[in-house]
Amino acid sequence: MYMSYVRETSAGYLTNWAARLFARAIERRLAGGNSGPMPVFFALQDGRAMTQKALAQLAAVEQPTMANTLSRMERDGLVQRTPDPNDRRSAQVSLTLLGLERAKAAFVSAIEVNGIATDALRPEEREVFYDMMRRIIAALERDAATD
Amino acid sequence: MYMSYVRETSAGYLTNWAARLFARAIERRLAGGNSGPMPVFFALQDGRAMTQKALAQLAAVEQPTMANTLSRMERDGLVQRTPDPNDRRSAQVSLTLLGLERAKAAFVSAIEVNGIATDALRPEEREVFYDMMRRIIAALERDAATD
DNA sequence: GGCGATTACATAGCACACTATGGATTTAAA
DNA sequence: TTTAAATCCATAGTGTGCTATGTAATCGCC
Repeated sequence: MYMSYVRETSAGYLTNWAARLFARAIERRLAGGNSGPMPVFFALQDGRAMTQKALAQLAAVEQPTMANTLSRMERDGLVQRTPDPNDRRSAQVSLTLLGLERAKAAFVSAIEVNGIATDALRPEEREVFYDMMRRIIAALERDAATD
Repeated sequence: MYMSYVRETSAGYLTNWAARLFARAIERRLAGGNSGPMPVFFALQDGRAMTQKALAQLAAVEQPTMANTLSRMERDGLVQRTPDPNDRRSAQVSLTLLGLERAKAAFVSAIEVNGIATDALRPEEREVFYDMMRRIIAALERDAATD
């Protein structure tokens, strides 16, 4: 029974392991930069602005996680928060000029690392991999929703 | 160029996302338990004992990460450290009775969550998925080694 | 218009991952 | 044998994720 829990055939174990290697590979290339802002860079790439809540949803993290990430990014001069005149609870978040620069560098690193990973797959396997991941994500989100 | 960085076709983004969902799914089932001790449970399942260094290597985490995990587990009564008489720098780590119990429960949860994930794949796809993950992990580890 | 419910965000506290660094012990080389 | 290098572990500091909770503003219903 517990025999079935072998590292090499545990989807969760392999996924967690790979995720840490992805993060390390990107951070090695970012020289002082971190991988946490990546989803924010992605969401706000070409000058877009959105609320913290929308960013959290896009990044699929909880609201306090995004709040902390944005605080660090603001501290580091990567984003600015513009108060929403229509709703004083809310603010529009956007990248600063420095943030836009860092976003470009982050994309270059991310594309490079993704390339290293997908080079381990045959070309015809790549779409299959993305599709499997999307199905696993959907299954785990359904599980999370049924509480 | 940056067009190629789309969330749905970024191996790193998808992997990170899935890894967080795996961890959340397991922790929801553990009722107060966390997913950090999982690799330790796995390595020490049937009463085995090994050094912190060996555990860190098996779990593929850095030494301070494992040191902290073991400290929390010791605090919670899950592991014990037996000083090595031959080498006073080192200690053999093993699970306590409580640790062995928790390990069993953790395996049940992990197997259930892995099942939810792999149910999203057709039976003949599952080995393909494991194989792809192992190849991606190997590629990223080669990248990390070439510094 | 006023009041309860909802919404947006912040804060506190913890787990788990990393790098950088230090202390104690053991090993190896001069 | 003495000393330098290597090894094992601990600690400090930070980032990223979570849950639980609080505060302020807005919305909606009477």
